[in-house]
Amino acid sequence: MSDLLRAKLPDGSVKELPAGSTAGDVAAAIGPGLAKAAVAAVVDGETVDLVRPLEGEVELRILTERDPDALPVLRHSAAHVLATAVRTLRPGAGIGFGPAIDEGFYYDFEVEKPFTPEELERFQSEMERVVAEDQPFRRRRVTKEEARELFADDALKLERLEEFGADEVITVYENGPFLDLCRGPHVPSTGRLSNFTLLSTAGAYWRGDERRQMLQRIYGTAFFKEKDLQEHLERLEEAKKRDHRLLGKQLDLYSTDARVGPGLVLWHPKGATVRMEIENFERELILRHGYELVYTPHVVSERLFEISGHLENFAENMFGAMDVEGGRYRPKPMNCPGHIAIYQAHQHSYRDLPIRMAEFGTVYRYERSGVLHGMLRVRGFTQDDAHVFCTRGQVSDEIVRLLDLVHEMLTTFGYPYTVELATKPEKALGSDEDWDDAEAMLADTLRARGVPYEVDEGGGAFYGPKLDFKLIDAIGRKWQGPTVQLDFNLPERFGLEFVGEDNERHRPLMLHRVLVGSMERFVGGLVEHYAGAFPVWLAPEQVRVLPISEQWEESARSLVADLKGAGIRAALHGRDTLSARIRDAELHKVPYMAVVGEREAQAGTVAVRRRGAGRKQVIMDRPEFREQILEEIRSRALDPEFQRNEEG
RNA sequence: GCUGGCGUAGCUCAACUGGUAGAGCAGCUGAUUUGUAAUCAGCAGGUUGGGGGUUCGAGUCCCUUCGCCAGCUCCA
Repeated sequence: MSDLLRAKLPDGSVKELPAGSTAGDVAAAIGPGLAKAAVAAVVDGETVDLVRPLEGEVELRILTERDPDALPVLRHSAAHVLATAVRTLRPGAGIGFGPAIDEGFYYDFEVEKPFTPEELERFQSEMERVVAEDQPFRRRRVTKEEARELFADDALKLERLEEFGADEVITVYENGPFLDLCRGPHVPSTGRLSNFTLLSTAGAYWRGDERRQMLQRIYGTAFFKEKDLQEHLERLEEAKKRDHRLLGKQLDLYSTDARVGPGLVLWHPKGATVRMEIENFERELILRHGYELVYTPHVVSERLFEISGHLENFAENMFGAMDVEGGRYRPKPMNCPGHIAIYQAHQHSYRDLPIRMAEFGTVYRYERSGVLHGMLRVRGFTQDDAHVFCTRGQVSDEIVRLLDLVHEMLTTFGYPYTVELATKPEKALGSDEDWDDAEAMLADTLRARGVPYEVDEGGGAFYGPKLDFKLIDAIGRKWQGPTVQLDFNLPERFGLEFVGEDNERHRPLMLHRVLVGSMERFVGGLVEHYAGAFPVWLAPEQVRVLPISEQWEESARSLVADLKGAGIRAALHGRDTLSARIRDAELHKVPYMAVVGEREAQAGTVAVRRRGAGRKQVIMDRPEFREQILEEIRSRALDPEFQRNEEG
């Protein structure tokens, strides 16, 4: 044991202090400014408090407010302050866990009466009081025995405590009246918190287990800088304004109806137009990429799902069976068995492979009522589903083709994206070797292509590993995008075959892939991405023609006819004042307003006002206007703020 | 499914502790003929999500059921 602390800093220099010195001491030794700005430290890769005594040779980095790694420390401390406040105002409250999360923090409490929104405000005020007291966070190592005594009245903490191994370090943190079993680290004192807010309250199962009791969770968020907190709250506001349920109503795109059934979507004409354009685009795209289109029935004999294994692995998500002449039928939850049946309609030679079969297939899945959410989580949805039947040797090529396809598709909508490789889940079919093999195939192809990716452990489908593409929308949120799943299981279950070069029978592999995934979810996501302002090619109404007065309606009518004749979705809006009609068009987010008055009618021109551009208008010849819009549609141009990023 | 909250006109929302359901927008009709984000007037619109109960009286209180919302759990 050394009596010295040798701290190696990121710049390579070394600070020597007496053993037992803390990261805070190191910061002070470097400079008073840093000592003041320090929040926590990273010692040998582990984030620790400034007050933790250190010794020996360590690599040390001081975290300041500017460091992204410091934010979770602050938020975790905020969770403790919240618990401090709750314990003061609700003395008997049991405490569960209170971690920092991506967007903030939460703390779970066991209470007789759930929290009310008014109570949140009182907690917030009490937290402010705790912060004003500037209580230091004190860390203490304790034995299991000591901990048992300290938390004698905290059943939840005791339960957690018993999971500690004999030689694990157990620590508690104390600030003012509050003591928590906690690994830390924390900011030096509660006074470091200034910009925090409590956001919501909701039930949450203890330990995330729906068989256990439900606790009351309080969510909040915290930042070092007031500006960051304000921006975060503004982002939440912005997200609210973009909510696809709200915009879907305002723009008359889609709805659901309790009489039709929850989670079953009604596509109104305008929403259907958007969907149709997406489908047309995708159809064109995949035909170009070597796919063939198929159709399969919505209701299928249950026998098919016995073979596929869906009944065994997916039954809790399937609609119930219906009896038809003694046979049991099910609405299909997936399209793959149907496509396989098409594959098996005749024999295949290796020369036929790969076979790429695509369908906009509507599937029905039973989702528990509490999970339904607008268009994003529904019970009936249409997948742009495709299955590639190929040999093992062709997989790599097929993945490469898919990467290209996905790229073209996502950049068209103006989505940057990231890639994740999802590996074997707990509940899975097939041998470990097959899984390892398949995961390696996907990873190798990605690496060969130079596509960066992250690994999602255990996130695969039950029949094979998958590549998940995550879209990043206009306000930086991630969405589930295309997925590609490798499947060696269904070919086995169905006994798929092809005749090889050697005249022997071989088993093909299958790739399942979707691009938009669910049409419903994708359109819902697009609405939020574009904030309802669709690019011209997708806009349900592309041009609204506005005569200045009734006198020019005839001229306006001929413009509408001309545009419609060219396949442009144009509509005439007469009556009312021009201002009122402009306002209406803006509110409906029609991309072009075409004004026709005396000057335009006589010159054969049109005054073109672009959505969101205010009074800036351009006078154009009518054919020129028509051709410009046609070109915009043809190229599927995006509004400037969504310009395609060809780097992906 | 679970915890909590919410369901009033097509939409957004009012209606004190139980005492005659109301407004704006949208719609319809008429007037106005308008040059770039709301012209004026009139009319119509409701078994207050459904069912049951308490009460002289229920939008309001209770029970039940359906749906929606925030999360949890689960997922495209």
